Amino acid sequence: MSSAGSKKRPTIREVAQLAGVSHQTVSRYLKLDHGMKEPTRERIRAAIEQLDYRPNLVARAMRNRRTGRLAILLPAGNAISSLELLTGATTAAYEAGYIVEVVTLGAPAGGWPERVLELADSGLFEGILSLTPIALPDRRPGGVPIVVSPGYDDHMRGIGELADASRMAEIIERLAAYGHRRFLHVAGGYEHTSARRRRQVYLDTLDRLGLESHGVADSGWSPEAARDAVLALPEDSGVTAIIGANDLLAAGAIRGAWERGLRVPADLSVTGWDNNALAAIYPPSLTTVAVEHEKLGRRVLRHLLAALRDEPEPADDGPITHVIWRESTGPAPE
Amino acid sequence: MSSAGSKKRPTIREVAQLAGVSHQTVSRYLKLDHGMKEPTRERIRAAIEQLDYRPNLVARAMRNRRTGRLAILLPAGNAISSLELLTGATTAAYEAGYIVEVVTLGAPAGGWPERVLELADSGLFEGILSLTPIALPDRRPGGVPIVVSPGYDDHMRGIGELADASRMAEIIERLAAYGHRRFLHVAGGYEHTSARRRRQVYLDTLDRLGLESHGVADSGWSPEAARDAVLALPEDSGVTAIIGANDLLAAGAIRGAWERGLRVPADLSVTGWDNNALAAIYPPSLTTVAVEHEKLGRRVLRHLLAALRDEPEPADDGPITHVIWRESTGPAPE
DNA sequence: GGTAAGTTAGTGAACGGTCACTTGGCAGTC
DNA sequence: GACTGCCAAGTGACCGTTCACTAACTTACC
Repeated sequence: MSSAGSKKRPTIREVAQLAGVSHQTVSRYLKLDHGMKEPTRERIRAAIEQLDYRPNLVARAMRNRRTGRLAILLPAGNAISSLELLTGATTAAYEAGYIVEVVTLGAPAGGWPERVLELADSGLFEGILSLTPIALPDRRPGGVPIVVSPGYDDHMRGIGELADASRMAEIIERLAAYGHRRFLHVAGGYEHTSARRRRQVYLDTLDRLGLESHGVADSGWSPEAARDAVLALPEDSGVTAIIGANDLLAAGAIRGAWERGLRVPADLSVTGWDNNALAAIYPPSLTTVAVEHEKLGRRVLRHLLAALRDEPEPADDGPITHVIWRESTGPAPE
Repeated sequence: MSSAGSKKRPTIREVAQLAGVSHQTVSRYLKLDHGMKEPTRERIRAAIEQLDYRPNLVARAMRNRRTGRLAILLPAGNAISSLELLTGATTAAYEAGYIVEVVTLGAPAGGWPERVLELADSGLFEGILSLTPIALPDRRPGGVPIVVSPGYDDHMRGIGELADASRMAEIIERLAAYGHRRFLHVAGGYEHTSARRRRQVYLDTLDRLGLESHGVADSGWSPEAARDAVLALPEDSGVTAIIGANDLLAAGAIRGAWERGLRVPADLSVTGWDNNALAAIYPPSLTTVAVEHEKLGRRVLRHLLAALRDEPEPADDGPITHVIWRESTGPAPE
C-alpha cells in the first residue's frame, strides 16, 4: 500500500490567499491561536482544511533554528542490548517536547567523528546523543550539544551502571554464604568494558573473601565456548559455582554441565547477567542480574537535555540493576 | 562529556568571502568538485578548513526537496521483534544512498494517521515506511510516498512471511512422520495476526493429515500460561507433541513438562518459533522456526524505494524462514 | 470629540543554501 | 582581426517559514 502524488504541496501563502488574509496572519494562526478576530480565525481554519495544508518543517526549522528533534546515534548491527533503552530515551524526550530520531551510522568506525560533526552542524537536530564513544573536539562554535554516553563501550554492551559490576560482588558473597569456595568465571569478549570490569570484580571479590578461582575462561561471548569450558573442567577441579558474564554464556555452562551429567544447582550453581526472558522460565531458571534498560534510557537522555539547556548534570536516580535469585543457584554440594 | 558553543556557524557566503570568490562558486565546489581552476579550488578548500565550515542540511533540503532521508515508524514500546529488522532496512537504504531515521511515535494510536501525514508533508523525509498499519487517504497531492507494511499487524508481531505459518505445516508433518498422533497448540495472543494464522494452520494441518488435537491453549504470550497448560493435561491425554507459537511459550511448556517429570523429547516433543539464541543452547535445545529478520528489513525497504522511484513492486527474493530441528523433538514414545 | 493605548493585520527582510541565467576571458578558426 | 565556442566564475531570485516593524482600526477615557 502506498500513496503519493507529484503536485506541489500548498504553502502558507496559498492558504492566506484563499482565506483573504496575509501570510503572516496565517503564520500567527499556526503558532498561537490568539490575537485575531473570530471570523478571521475561522476563514483561515477553513482554508487550511480545504487545501489540506500542513506546515513545512524544513522551512520552519531553517528560520527558527528550532527543530524539536534530537538524534540518538547507534552503530550499525544489532549491537544495542535492548530496544527498551530506546523506548526510555524516546519517552523522556517526548515528555520534554522533543522528538527523537535514531540514526544508525554505517559500517566503518573510521569516519565516525566526521559524520557526527556533520550531523551536529546539519541543523537537523538540536542535540545529539551518541551511544558509542567518539573523540570530538572540545569546543565547536555554534554546534549543537553532543553527549557521548561515557559508560557505553565500543560495542555497546554496557552503559553507566549497566557496566557496573558491583552486582557481581553481591552474587559471589551470597554464593560464598551458600558454602561455595571454588569458582569459575566465564568472561565475555574483552573488547567490551563491561566484560573487563566484571572479570576484574570477580577476581577482586574472590581475593577479598579469601575464595579460590579455578580461573577465567575467555569465551568471546560464545555460548559454545562456555560449554567447552565446563566440559574441560578436570574431575577434581572442585569448582561448584560458575559465574557467567551474561545469560547466554550461563546457558552454555548449563549445557556443559548437562552433557557431563552434572545437576544444576545440586552439583553446580550457575549465574548469568541480563535477565533474559527465556532463561527465567527454562528449567532450571537462571539466577541473573536484571537491568532496567528503560530507566537507563531516560537517564541518558536527561543528560542530553541538561547539556542542551546548559543546566548542571542531573543527579543519578538510584540503582538500575538488581540480582534475581532463581533455581540455578543453591547450596554447595556435600 | 559534552561539547557545544553559542556563536553562529559559518555560512557559505563567509567561506566565499574568505576565499575571495562568490558564494555560488563555493556551492559548486561543494556539489561537484570540478569546473574550476586549481588555485580557486584550493583557496576554497583552505577557507572551509579554516572556518570549520559544514553545510546546513536544512537549508539545502529546503531548496532541493532532497533530504536523502527516509523514516521508519515504530510504535512505542519494545514491540518490534528484532533490531535486526532495522539493521536490514538501514543497510538497504544506505546502499541506495539514503539515511534512515527511526521515529517512534508516542503512545496513543488514535492520533497516528494525522501524525504520519504531518511527517510525510514535513519535508524532512523523502519516504516513510510504517511498520504499523494505519489507514491513510489514498492520494495526497505532493506528499512523499508512505509504505505501510501490510503484513505487520497491530502489535508488530509478524510481517509478511514472518507471519507465514506454512512452516507450521512442515513441523507437524515431520512430527507425524516421527509417529506423533495427538498434539497440543499453545497459541499466542490473538490480537496478533501471526498468532491467529499459526493457530489456523495448526488446525488445518492436523485435519488434513488425520491427526488429533487435544486442543488449543490460549496463552496471551504468557510463558506461565504455557506451563499451566501442560500441567493441566490429563494423565491419559495422549498428547506427545506441543507446538508453541513462539520460543518463550515453548520454554514455558518445557518447564511444565519438567515440573511433571516428563522428559523432553523422550516423553514429549516441543517446538517453538523465533530461533531465540538462548533456546538454541539451553538443554534440551529447542526445535524452532528461524526468521531472517535482516533480510526481511531489506525487503521491506526495497518496497519503499520502489514506491519512491515509481517503479513496480520488487519481486520477492525467496523464503525468509526455515525450520531448525534440535533436541526438543524426537520420535513419539512407545 | 480627540488622543492615548491596545488590538489586529500587513509588509518586507531574512534564514542558508541551490538554480537559472549572465558575464568575462581565452583559445581556435577562417 | 573578428567571430565562435567553451570554460570559469558571478548575480540575483527563490525555497516556505518566521521575525521585526509598521499601519490601521478599536476601545477607553477625559
